[in-house]
Amino acid sequence: MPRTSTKAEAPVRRLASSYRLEDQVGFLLRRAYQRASSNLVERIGSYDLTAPQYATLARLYERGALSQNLLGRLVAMEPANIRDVVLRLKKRRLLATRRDPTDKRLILIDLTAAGAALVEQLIPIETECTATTLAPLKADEKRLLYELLGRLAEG
Amino acid sequence: MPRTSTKAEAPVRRLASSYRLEDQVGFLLRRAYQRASSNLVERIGSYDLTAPQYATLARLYERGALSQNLLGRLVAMEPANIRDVVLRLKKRRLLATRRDPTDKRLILIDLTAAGAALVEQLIPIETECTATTLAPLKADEKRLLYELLGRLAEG
DNA sequence: CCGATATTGTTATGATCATAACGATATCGA
DNA sequence: TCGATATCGTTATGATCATAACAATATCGG
Repeated sequence: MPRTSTKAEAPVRRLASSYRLEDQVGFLLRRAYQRASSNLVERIGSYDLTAPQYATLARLYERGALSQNLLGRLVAMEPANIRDVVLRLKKRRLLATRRDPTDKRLILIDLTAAGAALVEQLIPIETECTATTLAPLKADEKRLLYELLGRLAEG
Repeated sequence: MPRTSTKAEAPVRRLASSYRLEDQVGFLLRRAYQRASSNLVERIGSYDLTAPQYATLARLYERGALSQNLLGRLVAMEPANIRDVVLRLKKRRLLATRRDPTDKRLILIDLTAAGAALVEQLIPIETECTATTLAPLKADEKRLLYELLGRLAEG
């Protein structure tokens, strides 16, 4: 009982240069992220959290209160996007917002007690999830991957 | 003239375990993909194409006509998502669709002449873009990264 | 042959994601 | 001081992205 069929597959018709989509880093990175993200959702999905939402909560747990904008930068989200995530988490009372008294532009964001408790519950799960994602790699390969990805992200 | 401020940064307040978001592969992969994707959009954005759209066109160029579903698997997109991409590209006459005569469930998708011409124009740009993204890495590191990412994506 | 099962494509929902334009507030330099 | 510039948060738009439920069609096993 094959889950996927190759029925409609057709032979290559055009002058095939040596180009292959698999050789493009972007494509590989996208698929690897898909895998990692789905691994995480499998484990924390029962908490009704997505990967970006978890990252947001974890960052607040690490750093304490942050302005919405800085929080966004620290989780690699644009201002317009972190806003939506914050609104959803706020609606669930996992974080709270207040105005910065000295800079009226800023919205300070921090975890609620419930939010902090949730993060503490999720951290071991996430750590385990990372281990699962990295399972196909040996220890030294993991370290290497981290270093290479770090350099790519920095630019 | 600093482009980013750290004004609202606050000291860590909670019992900091040794947990760091940066140690989670998913987060690293997401940021690396963001970088790669933005590199691509910088270069092909003037053609009004996104990374997934380009991948779709490139895959059709490599393989010739494919069913919508198989095409989706080959570019790592869910049925509901590949559908939207196909519709947009079809609207722009970069690909065409027809019914499979032997299997009435299938929609066969193939590049138009314009679509194929566009891909041929874009392939060298994409190749160059990959080189840019990988610039921080040495040749042997690139090969290694490909192998590690490949193993992660496979699971 | 024919019913259980599988696959394909669609629809709907909700959550990212990036970009551009905008008003409000801060900051910097002349 | 005061105007140019920068930052912050918001709004709008359009494109992914994943999931679940569904009808139509194919395929498989008894």
